[in-house]
Amino acid sequence: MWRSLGTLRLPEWERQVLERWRKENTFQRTLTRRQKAPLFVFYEGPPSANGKPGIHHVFSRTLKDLVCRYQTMRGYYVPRRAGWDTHGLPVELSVERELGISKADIGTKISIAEYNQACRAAVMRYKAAWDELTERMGYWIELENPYITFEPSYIESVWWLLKQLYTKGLLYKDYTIQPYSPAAGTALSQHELNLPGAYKSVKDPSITVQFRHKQEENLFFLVWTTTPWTLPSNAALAVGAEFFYVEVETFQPYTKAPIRVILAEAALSRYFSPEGQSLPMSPEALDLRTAKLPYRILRRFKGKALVGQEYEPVFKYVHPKGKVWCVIPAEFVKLEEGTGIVHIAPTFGADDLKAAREHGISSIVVQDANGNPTPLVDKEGKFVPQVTDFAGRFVKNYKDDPQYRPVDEDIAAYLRQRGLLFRKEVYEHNYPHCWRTDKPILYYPIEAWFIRTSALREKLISLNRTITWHPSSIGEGRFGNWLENIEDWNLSRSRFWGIPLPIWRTKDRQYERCIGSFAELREAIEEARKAGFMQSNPLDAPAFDPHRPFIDEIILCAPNGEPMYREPDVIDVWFDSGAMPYAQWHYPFANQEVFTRQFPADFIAEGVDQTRGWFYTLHVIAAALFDSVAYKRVLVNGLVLDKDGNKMSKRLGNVVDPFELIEKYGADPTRWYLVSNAPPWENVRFDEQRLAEKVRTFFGTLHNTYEFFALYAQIDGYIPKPLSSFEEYSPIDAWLISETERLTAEVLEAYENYYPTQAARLIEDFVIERLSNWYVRLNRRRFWKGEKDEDKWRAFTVLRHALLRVAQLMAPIAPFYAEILWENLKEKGSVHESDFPLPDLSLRKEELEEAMEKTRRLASLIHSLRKQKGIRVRQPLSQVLVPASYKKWLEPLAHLLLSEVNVKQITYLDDQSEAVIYELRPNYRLLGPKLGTRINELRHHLSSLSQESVLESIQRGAVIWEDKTLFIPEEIEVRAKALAGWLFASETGLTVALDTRITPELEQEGWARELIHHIQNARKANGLSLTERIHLKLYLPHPYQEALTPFSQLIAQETLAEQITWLKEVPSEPSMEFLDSVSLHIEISKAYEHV
RNA sequence: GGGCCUGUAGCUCAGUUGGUUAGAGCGCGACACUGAUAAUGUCGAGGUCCGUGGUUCGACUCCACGCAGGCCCA
Repeated sequence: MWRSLGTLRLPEWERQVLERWRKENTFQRTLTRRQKAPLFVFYEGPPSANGKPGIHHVFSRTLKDLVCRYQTMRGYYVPRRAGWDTHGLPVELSVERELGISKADIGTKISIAEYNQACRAAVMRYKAAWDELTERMGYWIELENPYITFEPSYIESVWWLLKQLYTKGLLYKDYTIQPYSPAAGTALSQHELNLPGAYKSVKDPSITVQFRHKQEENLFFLVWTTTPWTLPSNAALAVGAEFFYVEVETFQPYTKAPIRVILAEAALSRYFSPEGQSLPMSPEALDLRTAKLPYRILRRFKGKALVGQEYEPVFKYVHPKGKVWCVIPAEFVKLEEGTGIVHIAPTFGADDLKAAREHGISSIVVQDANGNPTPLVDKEGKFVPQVTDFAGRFVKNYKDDPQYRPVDEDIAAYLRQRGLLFRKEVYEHNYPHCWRTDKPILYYPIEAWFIRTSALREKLISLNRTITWHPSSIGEGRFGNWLENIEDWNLSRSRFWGIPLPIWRTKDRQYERCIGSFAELREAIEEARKAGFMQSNPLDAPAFDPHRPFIDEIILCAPNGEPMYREPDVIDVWFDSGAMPYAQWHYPFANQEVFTRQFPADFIAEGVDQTRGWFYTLHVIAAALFDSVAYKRVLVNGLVLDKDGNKMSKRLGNVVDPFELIEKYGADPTRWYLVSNAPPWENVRFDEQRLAEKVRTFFGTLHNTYEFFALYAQIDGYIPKPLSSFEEYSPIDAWLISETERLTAEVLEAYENYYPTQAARLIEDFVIERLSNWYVRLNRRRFWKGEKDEDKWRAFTVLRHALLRVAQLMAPIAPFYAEILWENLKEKGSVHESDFPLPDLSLRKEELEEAMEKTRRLASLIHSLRKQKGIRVRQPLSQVLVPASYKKWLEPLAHLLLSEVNVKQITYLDDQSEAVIYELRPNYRLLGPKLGTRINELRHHLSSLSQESVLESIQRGAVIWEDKTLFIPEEIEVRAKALAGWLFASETGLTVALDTRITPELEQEGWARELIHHIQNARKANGLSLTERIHLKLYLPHPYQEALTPFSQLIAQETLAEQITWLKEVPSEPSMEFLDSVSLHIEISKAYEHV
């Protein structure tokens, strides 16, 4: 009935469990069983199947799985639907790499349709590997009917969401400054800027320019820039409001005219050497070669004094209508370089644009041919005609023109001529280059569609406060701060493989239409057909694909009869996944009730890198359109690093293959290791050695315990019984039962707090320390002794109960081995179908738990005493001595202690006994605040008391110290620290002595034990089974044989000997060593079986 | 540059509202046990608790400033 499974072979057993789950449809059954139960809503963050899954996926999926399994066991219905994220740059890049093309080739070498087809094919390339990992690691999620972000129904829902945003005025078009490659004619992503080699060291002219103060005669702001070509676009100057600035009297270095300039005090030494201050204030003293300018500081003031002052621009090609050419404060102004006054060109710098917008500064733009505003540099990288002096000149050498003259140099010369150049240098710095053309990028205004998230700030913040974050610091810190400083969400991507923006516009931008459903689009196309813009209606086709390029071919009709063309962008993929609560159900076009029931989620879990990703996009969409959170609780997990704390990367070759790992060690140890090692939100340093260790220490011990149970349960034909079958349990049984309940309570609490690490550690501690190392070890004899009495069955019952409980408690984290235990311990169904156990307080015996804890420590102390004296455990000793006060708790457990340490009796030393040396120590917690510094005097006083006065104080129940009465045991603690006259050991509050005198009787008994030990070894060596009975022939020399004869009955009983014959003569057979130097002869033969 | 996390034994980590001798496991060394035996126990070595300063009778713990590593964002 009970079977031994042999040594631990988890990978093999797990595959059997998977087979059983598959056959019995276990996952479905756990769902069906809870169908009517309260709902616990979980959202799966869709992974991209474009790459192979890694170990970090095992980590986050373990966390998701264990919470879902736990909640299911707790009685909730937890539907779990898988999903796939399919769009986005990584897919595009992998396709481009494979086809050997670049973005520029799309539309020429390859059509958009072909390109997108390739993306569609590539995106699910590793789906099989993902599905396999999902199943093999035991992640229970419904894979059959996943949501997929490229499906038309999904896209339609996204369109609907976008239209809602549009209608609410939250979707708008504007420009933003982005890295742009004029040579390639395309914007670059952050990712492309991070490609190796993108940043190159280049030498640019860096010039310091004088901006003439508008009101004050002959006063200039000194401004430093490394991009002279942006000077025509200058719209403002920025200063640090709290920095100190100085006004300095000096000479124009080139014209030698007397001038006054303003710059940051901290920048002074960069422009003026100290001697300049003592040079005579005359142009003759000026020496350009030594860079020594005579100067005098006229005044010193804070940057904020400059704010609002106006100046003359150095170029005046454009006369903007709005506010322009004045000083503004900005946070990003630094003193480490330049003059502390920063040139602001809102059309060519992201910071510049932001600062300009904050202070109502207009951008310097002109009208293009269509009458639309455009910056002073066109998309090819050359100045527009309005910049008369430099019209048509490329700002960098984008055309590889051998005759190219750097326009920056000409601008510098032009300024010098006009007496506005203060200094010119060469500046070497790292500047990003286009990875395709190797040309420097420009930061350039690019039109884009935005979601006005900044308008939602307050709502986002207040809703975030209702979300439970694990750890809370991410919700308050990383995520909370991000929301505080929220900027509008740039939704546009100038790419191909993504959800197309459903917005159509006329060429002149007069009319604009956002489409929110396929039906609406169909109708709009019908109108366009009437207007003659469309021949047919693509939505009538059976398999309408809303992707590019097909969507681009759709032309709609504006109210004025003009054609409308689709805005060519696709949307940020993060919107795709953030739309998942709605789009996975094709809401609102279908499944309205399902959506309503399953929104928002009770729980999500992903990596910390999703803070600004999925966590954010879910939050924004839900807040903007549903005035709700998208999730009530989120468990954040850290990264998986290699064992030295480095990020795993293919380049470093330190990537761990989860499949190999699971094949080698099993899914359970992998999951257990990841969960138990450190709290989820901390980075895990993945070390295979530790994982191997986890198999040995935890799973090995647990399995051995099971094997131990199975071995004897099988021999005795134990029939499972519930705990309640027995009226009473001995202290050791009651203790294990109580500890089992304690464990249950603590593990439950840990899971409830979403702290599975704690749960795993508690279970480990219980299994290793309490169950295996204490209960089983102390009770071994009960399991293998001959009689099948009630005591034995109680032991089986208690042990099985504890193992079953462990199976349930560990099931969320280690679903496979839990199932194996459950099955082999003969429980019905699957452990995952069982209800999570709740602690039964009536079974808790806290005093007993505490007493047992102390007893274990006493045993340890006694072992250490034996060790000190070199007395082996087989040698019985007569007594241990402890203070009488221990009797109360130790008495019921005395026999356990005695047999564990092989001692005959416990002697309780009376409190009055001279033997017990007590120590008095102040209760710091109580007395500390009362006595202050004087507590140290008290401490000295107490330790200097004679043993006599200590005993006196104990009897009195108080210590008199100076004029104070301090009560025992509240204010003064008493500890027995020594037992005079004995070999003793003590440790925080526990003390024990050992009588190490060995009488001849004890010695002989020791010999008997020694002999039994050798016979047992011989039995084993002879391959005898546990129950086989034997005949023994023994020979030992004088005086051992005589001394041991009286123990024959004991020896026979312990070794299952029917008969013992003591030989008179030394047998010829080989002997073995007994007690180091004595030879022993053992002869074993089988007796007739009569069990 | 900003935000968040982490820093305790060779390694992985605990360490309660601050309480005076800072713990565990692994690893290492020694010893023991022996019908759970590829298991188990005991002992030992191993610590500037990242640093500096502060608060306090008392700081691994609280505060400030740094240092180092990681992640995210500029």
